[in-house]
Amino acid sequence: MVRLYKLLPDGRRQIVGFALAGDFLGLALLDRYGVSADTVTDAKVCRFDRRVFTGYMDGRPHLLRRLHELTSHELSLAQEQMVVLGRRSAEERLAVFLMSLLKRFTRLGQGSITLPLPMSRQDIADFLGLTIETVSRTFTKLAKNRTIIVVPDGVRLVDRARLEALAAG
Amino acid sequence: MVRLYKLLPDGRRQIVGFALAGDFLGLALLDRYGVSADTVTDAKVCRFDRRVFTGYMDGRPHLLRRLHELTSHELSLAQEQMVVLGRRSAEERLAVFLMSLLKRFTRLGQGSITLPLPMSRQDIADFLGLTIETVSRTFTKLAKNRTIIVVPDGVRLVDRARLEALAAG
DNA sequence: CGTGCGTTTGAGCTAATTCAATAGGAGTGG
DNA sequence: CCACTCCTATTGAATTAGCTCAAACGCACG
Repeated sequence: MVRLYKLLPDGRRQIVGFALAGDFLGLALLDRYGVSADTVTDAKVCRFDRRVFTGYMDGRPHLLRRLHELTSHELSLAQEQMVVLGRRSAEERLAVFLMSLLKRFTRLGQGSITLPLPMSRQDIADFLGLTIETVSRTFTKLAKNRTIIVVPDGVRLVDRARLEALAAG
Repeated sequence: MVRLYKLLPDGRRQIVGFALAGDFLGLALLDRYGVSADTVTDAKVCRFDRRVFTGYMDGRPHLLRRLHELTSHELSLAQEQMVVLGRRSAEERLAVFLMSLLKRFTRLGQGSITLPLPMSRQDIADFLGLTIETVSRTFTKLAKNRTIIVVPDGVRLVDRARLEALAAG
């Protein structure tokens, strides 16, 4: 797993996404793409030289179309995250986060009772626009609810319906 | 000017962007693109049938490349806005908003002493993840600072350096 | 000259933050 | 195997930025 983030000069960090196996990073092909990345877990990364890559795509319009699809999808996710960051409560943010991670893992065939959370609380906080303490308290609250069970490096989604409802807003 | 937004079931709204003259809407070409739009000021809009448009692009890879560029740029803006929504104070949000609008108007050759703000305070609030009252108070604060002067339907950016500094974080 | 709507201002509240202390492992060395 | 350290996470207490509710303002329009 890879975290993608942007930093402000004073050190504030916003994680703009987590990349899982098979995800394409740096979709934009912009001259300067202002997002940093580092690994959360060990990861195999395949790097392309931009010139070579764009050269390769010339004459292969289907590839470019695919790249555009991926970028569009990413844009759509980013806009969804804008709603999360701009308009949702801490509890809702966490619910959205857990459900969307669950869906992504499930798509990768890694669906399981326990949702792995390899990233730190700080990472989650920086993704959701919260502090580490608020993330921790919100986990505790959901656990007291019997909505989730917090386990080492993950959570069990006990009451998925309740999480869905929270995530729906 | 057009506002682009997403709604939650309970009516909370997040404006994901404002489109100005020449901007391309619905870049994604996804089956369902979950963003609504309406006009802030009168606007001429050119609509393309998606089938026709994608058909037209086949065999014109430069067009697709251009579309991808635009989408990438939009993604980049969305990620920047995620930083704004996730990590910045009300004052910083407003500064970023004003400076980026200024730059866009300037690019369109509409640079002027007064920055027009045709959208309502509610629109600004829903774009910046704030309430209308906080937006209003922050305008007042910047005005007392002599950073801006609030005028009908706009602001004069008196101390642009200070705004830049705020926007830089 | 009202009436209506968007904006500003005021006062009090609260969700989330900040600051501080404690707890829980994982890894290390005796 | 235990003691110790380090680091992350949790919990607690106090603070605050921004929100909510409410009132006043100001202007366009009939």
